[in-house]
Amino acid sequence: MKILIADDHDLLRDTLVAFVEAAGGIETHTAPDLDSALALIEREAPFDLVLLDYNMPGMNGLNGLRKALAQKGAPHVALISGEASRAVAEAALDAGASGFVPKTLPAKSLVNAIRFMAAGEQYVPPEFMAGAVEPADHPLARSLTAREMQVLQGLTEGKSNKEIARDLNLSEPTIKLHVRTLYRKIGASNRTQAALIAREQGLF
Amino acid sequence: MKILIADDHDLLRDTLVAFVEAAGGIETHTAPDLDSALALIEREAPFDLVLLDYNMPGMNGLNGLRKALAQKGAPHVALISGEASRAVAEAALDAGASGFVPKTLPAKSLVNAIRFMAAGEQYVPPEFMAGAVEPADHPLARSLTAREMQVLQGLTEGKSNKEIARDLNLSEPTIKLHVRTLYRKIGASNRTQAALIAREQGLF
DNA sequence: TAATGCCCTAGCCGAAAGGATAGGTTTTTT
DNA sequence: AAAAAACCTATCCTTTCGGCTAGGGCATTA
Repeated sequence: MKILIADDHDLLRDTLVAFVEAAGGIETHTAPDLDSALALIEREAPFDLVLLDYNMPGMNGLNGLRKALAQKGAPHVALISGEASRAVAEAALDAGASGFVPKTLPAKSLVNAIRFMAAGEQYVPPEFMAGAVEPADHPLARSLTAREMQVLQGLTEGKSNKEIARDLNLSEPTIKLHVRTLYRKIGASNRTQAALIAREQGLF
Repeated sequence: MKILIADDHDLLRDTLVAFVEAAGGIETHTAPDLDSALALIEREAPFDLVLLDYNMPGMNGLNGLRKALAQKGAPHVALISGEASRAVAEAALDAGASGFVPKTLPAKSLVNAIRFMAAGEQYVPPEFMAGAVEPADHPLARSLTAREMQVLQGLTEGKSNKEIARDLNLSEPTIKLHVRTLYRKIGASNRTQAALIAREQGLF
């Protein structure tokens, strides 16, 4: 089996190749950006699977994925990403990707996923899709009410209380109340800190 | 030699550990977030070197680095990051970090860097500091003056204008001026947005 | 030398934020 | 049925923010 791993992080690329090849039966090629990857696909086709980093020079969102899919010799293309959200994963699958691999996946699982995707299946880690649908996991989210979560989301978008009130069809004093109780729960003393804390916990 | 690698990306952690241990002579422990890392340092001290991912739950900019440095049993702490800028690297070294490792570093170089840092030296990839002298620094940092960058850092820590003024030994009206001009440059309309934009760009 | 850009100070103003308190409804739990 | 929790509205108050104008000092550059 022959695969291509494209990622601008040498560190991940080098170690990943070593790991995958140690698993046996997989021949790996690598590229540091999209253009190199496309050229390699052209030259060394066919590949059983192509893994593209979502945050890589040349990718430009899902455009890079579409370019790769349009090439001959790369029937199966999957995305790999450290940050991207579930929405991106779904859009990628809709665009024809063979899978979406978060970098929080254990290395052993990735090797299995590679074989799976090369066989023509679509792979997404179950917890990646399920976890986001049911937003009740986070250490912070647990202590916040649904309404407070909505308000917190407004804060992480840099909105004013008035804007949040309009979005949620509530009055501004009500928003202010939720904002204050929310501060106490998460340990913030102003809206900027609240936004940063929420963002850091991976919320929204 | 005993080291600790803390990164929330299992994929990198798993493969990196396999690679480093294959190099020989290095015993690796791992953690998926800052709290686990600190607990491990407490329990398994001493470590010859601790590697912390800059974008990891609990890090909160350089605060996580400072927490780790404050612990006994971790004399040498270095940052590892996929996105962060040169400004962050410099700030990290100023704060007492043993080094700054971008994820674009080849895996082989990292192994050498690990031995180097564990020996008490400070390591930063030469091309990281030299390559981008001043202008090619960051799309945002380019247009901001040094003073505005300091103020922006205060914003990303959720501080009030008064607090920033005290920290920088300036008057509050001056801070307010910098804040306003800074908003215009980066396209923010309030301090929360400014903080989020800065954080998104990998500053601080 | 003049011009420019950056930094600092300082006042003014209206708007927003943050805190406290009081009282209302609905839903869920006991 | 009673109690608790969550949600909503409201008013009062003080502080902070954000925008504005008008200066002066200081360095680099034209």
